[in-house]
This record gives sequence, structure tokens and C-alpha cells, in this order.
Amino acid sequence: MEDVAERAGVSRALVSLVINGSPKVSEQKRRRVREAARALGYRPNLMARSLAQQRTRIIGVLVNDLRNPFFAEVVEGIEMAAESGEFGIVVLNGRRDRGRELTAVETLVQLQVEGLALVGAQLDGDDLDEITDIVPTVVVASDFGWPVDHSGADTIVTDGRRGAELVVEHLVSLGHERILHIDGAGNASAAERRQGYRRGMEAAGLGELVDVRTGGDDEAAAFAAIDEILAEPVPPTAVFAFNDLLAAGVLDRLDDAGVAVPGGMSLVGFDNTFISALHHLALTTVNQPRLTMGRMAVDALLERLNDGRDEPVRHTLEPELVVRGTTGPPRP
Amino acid sequence: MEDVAERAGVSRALVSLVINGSPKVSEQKRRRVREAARALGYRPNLMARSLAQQRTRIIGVLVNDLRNPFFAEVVEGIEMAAESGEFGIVVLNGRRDRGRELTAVETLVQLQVEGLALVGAQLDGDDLDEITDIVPTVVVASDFGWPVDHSGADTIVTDGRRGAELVVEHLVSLGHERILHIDGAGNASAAERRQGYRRGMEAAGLGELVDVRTGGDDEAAAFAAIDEILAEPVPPTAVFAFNDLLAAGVLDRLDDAGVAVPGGMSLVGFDNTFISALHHLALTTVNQPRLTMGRMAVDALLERLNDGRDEPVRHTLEPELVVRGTTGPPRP
DNA sequence: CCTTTGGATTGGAGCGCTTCAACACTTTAT
DNA sequence: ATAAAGTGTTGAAGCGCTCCAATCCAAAGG
Repeated sequence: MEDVAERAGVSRALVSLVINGSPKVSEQKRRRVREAARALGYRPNLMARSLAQQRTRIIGVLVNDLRNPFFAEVVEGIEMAAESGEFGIVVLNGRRDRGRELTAVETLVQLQVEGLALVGAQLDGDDLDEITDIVPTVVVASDFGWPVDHSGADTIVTDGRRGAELVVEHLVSLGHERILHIDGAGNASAAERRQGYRRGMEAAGLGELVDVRTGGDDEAAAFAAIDEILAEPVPPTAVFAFNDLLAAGVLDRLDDAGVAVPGGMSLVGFDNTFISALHHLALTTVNQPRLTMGRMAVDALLERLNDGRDEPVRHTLEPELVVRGTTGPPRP
Repeated sequence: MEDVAERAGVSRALVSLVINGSPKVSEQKRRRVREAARALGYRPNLMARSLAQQRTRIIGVLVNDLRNPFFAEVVEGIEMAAESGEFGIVVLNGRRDRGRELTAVETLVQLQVEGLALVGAQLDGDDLDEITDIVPTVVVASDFGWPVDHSGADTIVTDGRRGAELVVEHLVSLGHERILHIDGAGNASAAERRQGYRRGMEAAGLGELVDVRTGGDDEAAAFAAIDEILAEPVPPTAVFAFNDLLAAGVLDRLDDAGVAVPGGMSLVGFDNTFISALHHLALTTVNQPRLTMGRMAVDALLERLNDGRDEPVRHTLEPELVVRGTTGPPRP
């Protein structure tokens, strides 16, 4: 910067003004500075600038698992919204490990991010309490309980309970009774969907038949549960899987076992990721508006940052059942 | 930091030493500082630290498209390797837009990243030349031409030419002759695979039948090409798609048109992403060792950063044909 | 008892930028 | 002519940290 100033024959302060597009710089000097900067290949140091400015214009994003297309798309929504709000984002990947999530949050805080978006995070309520004291936070696509919501964090979720109910209603309307749920284990939205499943079953008078097995959040997690089920005397006629990835695993395993879908077993996923839309899977699933979720998350943060809001807000989006080819009437 | 120092009854310099784990601090003071830091909820400011230290320990990652599971996994490999090399990473998403890639690189440079990994980048040679002058760079999974390789950048690729040849050889051995390639359009590794396809065809004496159509890098890009092909008098008996995503699109479209796979048409993808492994797709494809690629990319950077290497290096990994269910003998 | 040694601690300069009050010019009003 | 009110420009302080040279202190050596 010094060099640029010298070459342009002005002070460092003036260079700073030019770079930040201040209106109160004469056209002549502005040109000279620009030219000198180009000639010297000058690039402002973002670290120094943030330090002096006492702000970074960065939103930190912690994502549960980047390999899951669902999360990847939420992040994309966040990125796009942040961009139009003049913010950059830094994405850290928790890789499904709560410990890693914790250190990632620590890193983001030290990076002085101005807002934090936790996408599908597995942190617990206490972690969250601590974090919200430090930096405006929005929790996306995972649920820390309501109405016992936590401290300062905003929440953007699709109503997983309702989504699960829709699934059960759909299956019941097809005539299913023995509907099994393979859950998301400790995953952040697992509890909600479990609950929706239960309520759906009860509402349909099938409370007795509630059956939840432990799953997880990827294809492999489904294998054990399916093997178990198929070995039982009276297997269910329909399976509701925690998410699309898990459902894909179920589909594979059923295929291995020679069970037709939906002829021998109906199957429903969750998230409506692109894989569920592939014709060869044609997975019946529940849509979550991912890009919208990302955008709303950023909006929530910007309201706090720019407009000074400080009571927590909660947006619950409506899930939507997407019926494709993996659901049909139960086998006789 | 000031406050911590005061509370612990020491100087700021000492606090710095404690935080950076210097061995030359008495156990007693170390404890007092630690305690004061905890009590005050002190967190070091990474920006200030980097500024003072004149280093960031950050590797910048620019990725072509985070939604493509192939890239997401390469990034995961990079992240893991960086972590064990005591580096953090900052991931920016180019979202398939060269302009955005350019500004992303600019941002990373200004962030003072110590190394840059371009994953599937679409930048051209001139862009690259400029970049390598500024920061050690490694190009992953895209090819800027060889032996006319560019300036300082290291390169980590899977041999796309060879991979495409393997595909053609496989199809030829099944008896196919009319093998069509739907390419990756302007995508970074498209040219290489096109070339491999051509050479494979020529080597098999099928030079006359070379037929390349414009595709892209996602499912939708395949539709036009397939519609076109099916309308022709003598459609090919096999299609080699640029990548798995594109192949999935082909599969969908063939399905729409009532063409059986592999009965009516054989199909091969590229990348061996998890979707190709789903039983219902069972896509024959070419594996690229993604995690290894990520690791090697970081290793290349670390060699420059830590060991001072400064001649460019190029690692070409061997592709591997993965035969699944979408390839078979040609229809009569 | 004084010097030497070496480990523990500290003051202060400096990292590259922003920002604010102050200053130098012009222009306009009086 | 002089004061008032802009415009542009600049010097210097400060952002939160690191790191070097300098200092301090206690133990060891002469």
C-alpha cells in the first residue's frame, strides 16, 4: 500500500479511500492510484483490513456433512443469499462428528465471523447456549426443541413432524398398517421425524404397530436394520426411512434380498434430494425447500446484524410429500 | 488479551507465549494465564494473529461445483490431509461459473492463503499463470494440457484419456461398434476424455464411427443429446457419458423413451460416485481415487511450503474400470 | 563476595490496513 | 477585501496480536 501511495504520489490514506470507493476523491487521483495499484499488482490484505475495520463481513457455516446433497444445497442457498447481502461465507465440515463440530465453531469464532449458521449440527443445547452468547446464530435443518427453544439462536426448519405424518398418512391411505420407521439415530432431526411417525400412526389407530429401528444417515446404516426386519416372521409392508440416502441403502438391500419395491415393500425417504428423482429409484419422499432455507437463514442473521433484532425467531417451513414410484398398495 | 494479562498479573507477551504453547513459561504462570483466559472467555483473534505472524496456515480451495459428489469427496480428502498438516482450509464454490471462479481466487489471495487448490476449475491457462506467480497452486482433477504444462502449478489428475480408453475397450470387447460419447462440453476434464474416446475408437479400428455430442456436467445436460440420438435412423448401441451425473440423466431419458439398459443400449459413466453404486442404477463407470487425490494435492502444496520445492510436479493416477450392470452385449 | 550463566519475563516495535481530526485549498457569500 | 463553507488530502493513532532484544532474577561458579 505504501508503494502504491508513493508511486501515485499520494498518501496511504488516499489509497485506502480509493480502494474502498469513497466518493470524495478527485477523479484524477483516483485514476493515478488505480493505475499504480495495477502496475504493482497490489492486493489489499483482508486480514489487516478486517482488523482495522473491526468487522469481517463473513458468515461462518458449519455443516453436518458435505457429502449429503441435502446439506450441500442448503449451503448453496446460504452462499447465494450471503453474496447478495455483501457477505462472504466460510464453510467448515463437521463430517458427522460432534467433536469436530465443536472445534469448527471455535475456529469460526476466532475467525471473528459476524454470524454463524449451523446446518444440521449435532451440537447439544448447552453448546448452543454458549455459542449464542458470542455470535448471532441461526440453526438450520436441525431442531433443539420447541417451545423450549434455546437462548438467542434463530431456527429455520422444515416441519419434520408434519413431514413424517404426511408419510404415514400416505401409506395408510394406500392400505398399509405395518409401517416401520428406520430412524436417523442421533442425527439432529431424527427425534422430530420419529415423533411425527408415532403421532401419525396413533392418529390412524395404528399405535400398537409403531416400530422404530435404529438407522443413521447414509446408505450403509440401513443394512443391519433391513436384514433384521426380513428375518422376522411378519415383516412390515412399508418402510419410512430417515432420509433419501438411507432409503437408497434400504432399496439396495431389499434388492439383494429379492424383495420388490413397491410390490413386496413400499419405501419412503426424506429430503427430496436429486437422487430420489432419478427414474430408476423414483423414490417417494418429502421435499424440504433447501434453497429457501438457506436464504431464510441468512436473512435471519442479517436482521440481527443490520436491523439490530435480538429476540430469537423461528421459521417453520411446510414439508411437501412427493409421491413417486416406491409406494403402492401393500402386498396381500 | 490485555485483560487476561492484567487478571493473571503478567504481561501481554507472556499471555501470547502461553497461548502458543511455548515451553519457556513457568508452570505457575501458565496455569494462572490459562485460568484468567477461561474466566474471561478470551479467544485469540485469528486475524490479528495472522497479521502479526505473517502467515495464515490456511489453504484456499476453489471447487467447481459442490453439489457434484465427486468434487465434494475430493474436497473432503483435501480437508483431512490439511488437518493433519496443521492447516485449515477455506472452501469457495465456483458454481460452474468461470467468472465466479476468478473472483473467488481473488478473494482467497486477499485472504492470504498460503496455498491454493483448484478442484475441477475452469480457469484458463492465462488465469493460471497469473495465479501461480502469487501463491503456490495445485490443480486437481482438471487438466491444463501436457507437456505444455503451466508455470508453477502442480497437477493431480486421474488419467482421463486412459480412463476413456478403458471404457471403449470394455464396450468393444462386448461387441459394440457404434459407441457414442456425450461429452462434458467446456468442463475442465472434457477434452481429455474426448481424446481418450477417440483414440480408443481408432485403436479398435472404429475411427469412422467416432461420434461426440455436446453434453455438460449434470443430469439435465443429457436430455437434448439423447432425444437427438434416438431420433436418428441408426442410433448407437452404447453411450459413454462424461460423468456419473450425466449418465444418470441419460438413464432417465432412455427410460422415458422405453429403451432398456443394457438390453437396448449400454451406458458408461465416469467418477464412480456413490450414485453409480446404487443397485438400481448399477452404473458401469471409471473410478477416480478421490480421497487420494485430495491428499496428494495437499502433499504437493506442503512440499512447496515446508520443503521449498519449486519445480512443478505432476501426478497422474491410474483410473480403474468398474463394471456394473449398465453394460452388456449390443442389441442385435 | 562478585561474576557468570541461563531461564523466565517484559517493553515496544511492527504486521497492513482504516478512520478521524486537522489541514490546505477553492469557491461562494458578505 | 474578508469570512464562511465546501472539497480534497493527509498525519497519526489504533485494531489485537507476535517476536525480538533487553531485563530481571536466582542459582552456580570462581
